[in-house]
Amino acid sequence: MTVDLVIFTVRQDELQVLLIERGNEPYRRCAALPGGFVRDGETLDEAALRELREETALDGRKLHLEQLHAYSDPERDPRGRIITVAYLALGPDLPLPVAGTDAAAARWMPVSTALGGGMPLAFDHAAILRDGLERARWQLEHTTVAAAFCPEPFTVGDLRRIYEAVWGFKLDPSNFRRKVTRTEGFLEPTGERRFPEVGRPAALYRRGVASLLIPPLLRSSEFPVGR
Amino acid sequence: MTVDLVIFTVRQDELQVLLIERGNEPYRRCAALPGGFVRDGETLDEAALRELREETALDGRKLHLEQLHAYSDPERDPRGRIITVAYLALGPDLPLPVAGTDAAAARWMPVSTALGGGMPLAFDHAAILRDGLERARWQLEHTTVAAAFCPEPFTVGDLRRIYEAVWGFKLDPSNFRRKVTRTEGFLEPTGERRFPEVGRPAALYRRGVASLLIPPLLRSSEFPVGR
DNA sequence: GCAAAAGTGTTGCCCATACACCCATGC
DNA sequence: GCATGGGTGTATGGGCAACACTTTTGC
Repeated sequence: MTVDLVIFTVRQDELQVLLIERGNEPYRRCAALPGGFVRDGETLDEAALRELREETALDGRKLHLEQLHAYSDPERDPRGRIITVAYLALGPDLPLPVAGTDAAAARWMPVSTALGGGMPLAFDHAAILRDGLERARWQLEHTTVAAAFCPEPFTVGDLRRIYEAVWGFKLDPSNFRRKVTRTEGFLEPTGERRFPEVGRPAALYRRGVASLLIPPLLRSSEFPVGR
Repeated sequence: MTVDLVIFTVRQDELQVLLIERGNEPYRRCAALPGGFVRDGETLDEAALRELREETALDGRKLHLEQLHAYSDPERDPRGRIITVAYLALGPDLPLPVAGTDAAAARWMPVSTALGGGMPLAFDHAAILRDGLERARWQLEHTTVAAAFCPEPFTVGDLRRIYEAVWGFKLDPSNFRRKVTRTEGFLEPTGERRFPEVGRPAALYRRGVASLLIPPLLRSSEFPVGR
């Protein structure tokens, strides 16, 4: 019984996933999701938090963490029958992680690259990553977790760039602002402003108390990035 | 490692769940969700299908079956560390199930009764049932699984009564009809009609090929059952 | 005819989109 | 002034709730 982690962040306006290079067989030197065995007396949630800390030196209490799915194909691990429960973690642009015990190296990689096929992932981790991506996109529609990607305080523009990176297309800035500010409890104004290198300063916000978006922020009207 | 099944059906315009009376310790004579241990070489999906067949004599191929969540509290089972993966199954009003090996008896029970607290469920099955109910309600909004509750062929009124039973409130018949008939691929007309004991005959449909509802059939406008 | 359920038409409202436009800043 | 992103106003259109209305049956 193991847990595996799909850890997403947005860096340079791009959705990235944390991958390790495996130090042990099987799939030695192959890219993989961080993860490890569940210990006695641990819940799966606790195991996921521990792996997050051990393998990546990230503080799980500052991240959004949720269970994704259990993967159980008897052939999924050549060592034998290992069932894994995948977790989805979302966090702001984080310091470069340190390599853990089992990992020769850990690094951020654009999701598009990781799924591009140029460098296959160990085990069934490509399928897990795809499921995690779909779940993250869905979560942005229906919950306020997008704010978990933003270091506080943040601007409406910061939040919009999160949506654009995860969904993969541009949004109308004015309509986006209306939607997120209309939703009670999504954004909590700080009263401060941020002065960018160029352009008008933007109001700064913290995460509000709401966790569900009602109504949802639909991604139906997809217009391509280069509109 | 076990699987547990939340099996829903709609009988007498009411959402019901299949419960067994446990024949063995722990929680002997207590109501519980059907389930059992995963065998070597089995995926979790296969184990869920097998338990469905063994404990309830239902044919899983005719049901909607999906993974719900993994429950891992070390204290959840007094026998020791047992992690369970819960599955959600939805089916039309089914023949009364037969008791299986581990079950002294199996019976349908209204979900409201099972969660009412008058008769506590074994282990953490009440929490699993609540999660299953919430998932089923969500699925009706966003997918066409409601049709899985209807024996074919069925009428728009049959389908509406499914929604009313699962969501717990009445829907406007005319607007409901417009929504489900507008959604391409939800209903496939058979050309036949059903003549009820009273009232105008209704057109009969089969399940269409669509599985996602776009746009979703929102349950936002909840007006109480006794409007 | 009457009751009951199926099915259609219509109206008004809300809200999202699209886009024009103004604002505040650095250079 | 100009470029740049932040932020506001607004017209248009589509969808949905509400409900009046018609249709088709059994009795």
